[in-house]
Amino acid sequence: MKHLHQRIRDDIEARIMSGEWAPGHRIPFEHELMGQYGCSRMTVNKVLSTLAANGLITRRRRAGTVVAEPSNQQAVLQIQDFALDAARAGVEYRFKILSRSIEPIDAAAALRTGLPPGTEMLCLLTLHVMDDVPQALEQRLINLATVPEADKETFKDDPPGTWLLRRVPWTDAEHIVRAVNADGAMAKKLQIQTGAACLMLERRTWQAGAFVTEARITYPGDRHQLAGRFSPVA
Amino acid sequence: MKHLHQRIRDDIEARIMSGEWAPGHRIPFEHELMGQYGCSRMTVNKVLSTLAANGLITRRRRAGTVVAEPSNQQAVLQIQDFALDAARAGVEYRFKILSRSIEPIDAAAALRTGLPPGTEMLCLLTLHVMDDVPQALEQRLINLATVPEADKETFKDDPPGTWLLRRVPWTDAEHIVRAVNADGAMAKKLQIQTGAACLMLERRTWQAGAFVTEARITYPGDRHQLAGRFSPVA
DNA sequence: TTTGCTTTTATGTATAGACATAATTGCAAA
DNA sequence: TTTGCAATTATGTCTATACATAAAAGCAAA
Repeated sequence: MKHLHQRIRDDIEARIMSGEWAPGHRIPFEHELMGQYGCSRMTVNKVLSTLAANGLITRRRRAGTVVAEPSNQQAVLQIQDFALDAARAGVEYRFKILSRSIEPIDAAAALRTGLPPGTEMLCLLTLHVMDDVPQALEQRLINLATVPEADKETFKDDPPGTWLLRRVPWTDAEHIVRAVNADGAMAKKLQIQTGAACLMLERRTWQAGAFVTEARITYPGDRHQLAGRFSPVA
Repeated sequence: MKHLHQRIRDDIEARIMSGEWAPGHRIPFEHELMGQYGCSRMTVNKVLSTLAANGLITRRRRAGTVVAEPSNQQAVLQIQDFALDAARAGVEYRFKILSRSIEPIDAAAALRTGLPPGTEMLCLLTLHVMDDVPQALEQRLINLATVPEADKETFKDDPPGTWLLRRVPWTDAEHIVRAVNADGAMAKKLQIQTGAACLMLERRTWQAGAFVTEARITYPGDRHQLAGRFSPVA
């Protein structure tokens, strides 16, 4: 015997997901559901509030509750952690910092990050290698104003991404995924043909409005893909 | 003056996001928070339950509540709807069904979808065009067992994706994003160079375990990208 | 017809208490 | 030392009630 909360939730979800209650359909008032399930309004209210938070239904005072219109489609993709993936697959992983410098950002980067031009950033170029095969090239900028301790870090044990994730929390992230043809320099480092299609993932993070880091990770298209499973109902 | 619920939530979120309460940190007991904020346990409980549902904290009976470990990184990307986007941008959009047939699926597709080989599917090849420039090529399979009414649909007004989204709800989706070099046939249809990098989005949806549709949408890499913003705290 | 007020109503937030349940802790017996 | 039971405790679920609030609906005056 499940909990009542879950039963009510399952019932309503099933009706929405099956299409029995189409978008725009009026959901019974809290008082009606209260009667139907023989429970208090608080119980019904918590269920409906949860469904509303998940975007399945729309609630408005006095107007009532209706099934939400299907939202803009979205894809949820897992971003792999090389070290973790390699450990699971039982292959050897290593990374190599190809270059490191502190530079003021140019106009384009300033626009992307929202920082004033000239702000000093730690710039790193990292190559990720698994079983001696290059897997990805990572260009990273770290805002030294937000993460001053990055200046002294050698990134000997962990690559910049992992190091940052463990050390600096973030509140907002922006992702862009592109397909690009590898240029000569890139192709050489990744040991692929010039012009080969590559997946380029751009990720920027902020912490309470303060810019933290930008990563541009280029994956050879024949070796990598981004994938994810997704259910609208968490 | 905000509501107490929101104030408690903001307080806790701020402490987690700022790093003051690191992953693993013990969060005060409900009774303590009750005292701190001078409210009932239900109020505190609802806040903590919400944060737990959002994955920010982990709760276990008797053991207490702690800040959750940062989860696997994920990117949430918006999938554009051409018709909608075109309308907003004020450009002309049209689509063209290049081919249509009903075919039994091959072994590879059977593996991807989980259906028995030989299942009959409606196969559509659609070209999306904005201001006379091809924007994407869409190869779609629709499971006629799940969506029999697709057989009679002419897809005159809406492209298959939009038609399906409005008509058939789904409960699970799988996404794969790849970078590929355009082959000759594809390049000709999209009016790009053979070998040009393209973003290929593969999307499969199910409804309560029953396979609904598979779409493989190829976007020229120089014309499109997938983007998304994301906050861990909804 | 339009504007402005009042009433009604469905949801929003909150309380104080009750019992259920899972998991840890501590104690006692083998 | 180990095993097994009982007590403790923090969270999980639920009730019954109260008042707040936004928005629709109805009504009346301009």
